[in-house]
Amino acid sequence: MVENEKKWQEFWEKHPELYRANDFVGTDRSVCSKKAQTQGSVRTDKKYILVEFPYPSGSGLHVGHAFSFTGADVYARFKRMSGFNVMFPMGWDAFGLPTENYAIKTKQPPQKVTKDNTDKFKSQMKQLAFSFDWSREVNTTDPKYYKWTQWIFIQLFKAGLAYKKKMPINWCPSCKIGLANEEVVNSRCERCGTEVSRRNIDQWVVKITDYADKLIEGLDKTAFIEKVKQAQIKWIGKSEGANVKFKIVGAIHESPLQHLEIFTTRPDTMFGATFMVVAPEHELVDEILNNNVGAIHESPLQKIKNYVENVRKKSDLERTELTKGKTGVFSGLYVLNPATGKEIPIWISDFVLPNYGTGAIMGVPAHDDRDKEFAEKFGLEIISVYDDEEKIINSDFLNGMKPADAIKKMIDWLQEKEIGEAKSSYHLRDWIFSRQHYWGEPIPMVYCEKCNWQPVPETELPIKLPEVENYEPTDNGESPLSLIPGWVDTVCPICREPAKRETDTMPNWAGSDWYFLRYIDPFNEKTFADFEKMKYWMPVDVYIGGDEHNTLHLLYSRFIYKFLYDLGKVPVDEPYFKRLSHGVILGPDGQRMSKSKGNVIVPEVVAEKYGVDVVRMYLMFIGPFDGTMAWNENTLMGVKRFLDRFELFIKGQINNQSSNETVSSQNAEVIINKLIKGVTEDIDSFKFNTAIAKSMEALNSLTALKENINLKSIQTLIKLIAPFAPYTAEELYSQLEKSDENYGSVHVSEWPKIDEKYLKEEKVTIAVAINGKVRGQIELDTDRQEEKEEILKMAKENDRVKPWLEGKIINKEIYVPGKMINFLIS
RNA sequence: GCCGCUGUGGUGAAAUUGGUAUACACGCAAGACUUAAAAUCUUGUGCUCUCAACAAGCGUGUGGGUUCGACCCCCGCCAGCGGCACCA
Repeated sequence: MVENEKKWQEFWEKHPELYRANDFVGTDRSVCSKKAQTQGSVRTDKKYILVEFPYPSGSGLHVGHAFSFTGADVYARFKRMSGFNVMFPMGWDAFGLPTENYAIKTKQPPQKVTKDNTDKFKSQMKQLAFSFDWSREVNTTDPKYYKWTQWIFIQLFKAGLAYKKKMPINWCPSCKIGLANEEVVNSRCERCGTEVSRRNIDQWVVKITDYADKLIEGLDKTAFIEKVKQAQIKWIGKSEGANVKFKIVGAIHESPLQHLEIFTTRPDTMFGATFMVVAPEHELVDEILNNNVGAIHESPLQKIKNYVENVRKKSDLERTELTKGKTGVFSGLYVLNPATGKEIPIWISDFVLPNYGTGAIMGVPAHDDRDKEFAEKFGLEIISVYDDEEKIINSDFLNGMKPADAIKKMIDWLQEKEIGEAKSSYHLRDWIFSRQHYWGEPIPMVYCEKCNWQPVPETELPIKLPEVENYEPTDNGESPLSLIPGWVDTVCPICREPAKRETDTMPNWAGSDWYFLRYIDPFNEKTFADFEKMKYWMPVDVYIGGDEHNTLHLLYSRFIYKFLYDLGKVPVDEPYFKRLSHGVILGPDGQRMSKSKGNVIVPEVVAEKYGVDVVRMYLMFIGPFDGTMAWNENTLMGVKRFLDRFELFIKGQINNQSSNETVSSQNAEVIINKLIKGVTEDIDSFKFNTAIAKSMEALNSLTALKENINLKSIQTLIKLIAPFAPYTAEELYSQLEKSDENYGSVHVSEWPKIDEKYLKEEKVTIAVAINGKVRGQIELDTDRQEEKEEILKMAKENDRVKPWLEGKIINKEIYVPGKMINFLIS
């Protein structure tokens, strides 16, 4: 088997046109497949099938890769054989920390580590027979590639969507890197698990929040599976409500703060607002401490100072600890509740988040659990504004109304008085785009004392990473690039005076945001991809990936794509039509595979033992494509037996082909045509496990027939298995007469067509039930299934049914044509 | 707490989407071949009662409902998995 694998690998290597996608636009036709060149008219319907490109780690391809890539490959092979012009590309998301760390540890340049790793991945992928179009391979660390990643950043900057801001970032003390909110899990670094702390660092920030609504609305145009849509909507977290300004009582004229603005989703409860709370980071707190507001009723300045300092010392983890109970301090200030006309106190508490809404809330303790807890702890007034029937009370002009109406009415009232307006808030935060590391795309910006931040002229792109001796992260949190004077020092593109380069690099996501566009036109030097080619290929028809990317990569890349769309640079407004989640393969012990647990299965090793086709087919048979399944070697043996029997059967059939063409029996034709239908439908809907089950069933039936089948049937069986077992199929197919061009490869042969005449059942079996219990069955010719009276009569006389009807009265007779009969008796 | 998903034999899982539940595979049992084992092949395999049955009853987490008919639709509960979580 392994020898065969080698033979066919070399064969496929020699004929890369087999899996090549045709662009059908532009002038460069050299990449067309032989099929396209030799045939006058080929089908130009395209399928862009995309599977998330991997991060090429040092440990090589793991089972998860093998699983998801095999699923995508089966689908791609099937579509290709079905006559589609399939693009199924692969590339490398190769910037990132593990490579950098490994490079530091082994004292090699990350460029070399990346090269070694991608070489290894690529050869493993070839061994596993993935039918990628390697002529479109991309690598995010290739300067020719990241030139365009940098170009996109400059467009963001020019559009005002990228700005520099000193902001508290999540700082991982172990990785020495700033993290995006999305990279912080339970206040810990997603990568290393170290608890993150806060640091104030000048960062590039990208305004993804400007696209929040578009990112929600765009989902309607996609066919993403529901859980992905929900995850994105939830992550963006849009809440509709109102911003309301409360007048600060007795604020001095000079104070910049005359009002306290809050966000609420329930303006209808304003009559029940008995206090206000601001986050310790709120600007009001600074103003109070600087004595800039005035009219403070008491003067608890020291108390406030202590509280705020205390909160700052807390880690995120401590701060969000729900069980700790509410803490807070009175600010000494009051605001006027415009609804009630009453003065209510402003408190400072860390349960209010600084970066959501306005960082301040109105406290409605009667109808919000958190506000209630706070009010009870500090003895604040509690006023109900809803009765048990969800109708408003104690609220003047809102009394008696239902919530939805009251919200509308209140917003109108606020707008009329010019103290509030309808407003949406989002959980989504702007995207911190700076990383203080070496192994990433340099951010193509220059700082000039006179002209401020300026983008590098586009003609100077790419800004290449300098090759250096030392790229370890620095302890002060600055990028290692800052230590390279020759690289940092440059001139301002505007005034030509000395200036300094940005030394931060981009996050991982930057390169993977748009890679699917580069596959379309990987060698273009004038633009990231030719518009006409994109018009042909976009959107991606199916995008297969892991659930872990549903909110990070998927949202970022949709955002960048929508931004490019608004610039008129890409042809359609959503990048991915369909998004599918692949499942997870657990270790034999049912646990997630990890080196520490020692339950890691290496696909390469298993493939050497049983053959690649067995591994591929087993992975597809183990369960539904989106399921969570444990590795089980027993089931794998079952698949191996099947493939052995399949090979034996086909070889036997080939030997039995007489010089006169053998004719398949009716029975055999029925089995084979049913199989074509089943496998076609199942692969089309990613139900690989049942497609294989049907193949097993068909082989069992055919073997039991002990008959010879004709050449076409043999070909059909081989073709149907080809997407799952490419080596076995190619070998068996090669033993047949070579009937077409394309070097006789089964993988570009035509997918079998159904002969409908064999799918028509001649007989149908109709179950006969009495009071819903099946008691017998009758068989009749299919074309007679409409003869209701006749059939009911047959049913009543059926040997097994008759005894049940004796002496009973039939109250009702139900007949479902071709399916079943139900007699209701008493 | 919120969002999403799942619950079917000893096990992984099927079920044409409301029409004969348990396909396919594993495991197990018996048998064939073999000095023997492995491999391979054949047969059986949801549960209960039974010497046995092509006999009857029960059976898709659980309690109800709709329907001639429910793994499938509706309502309530229980358990598990994944994600989010002081988001006003």
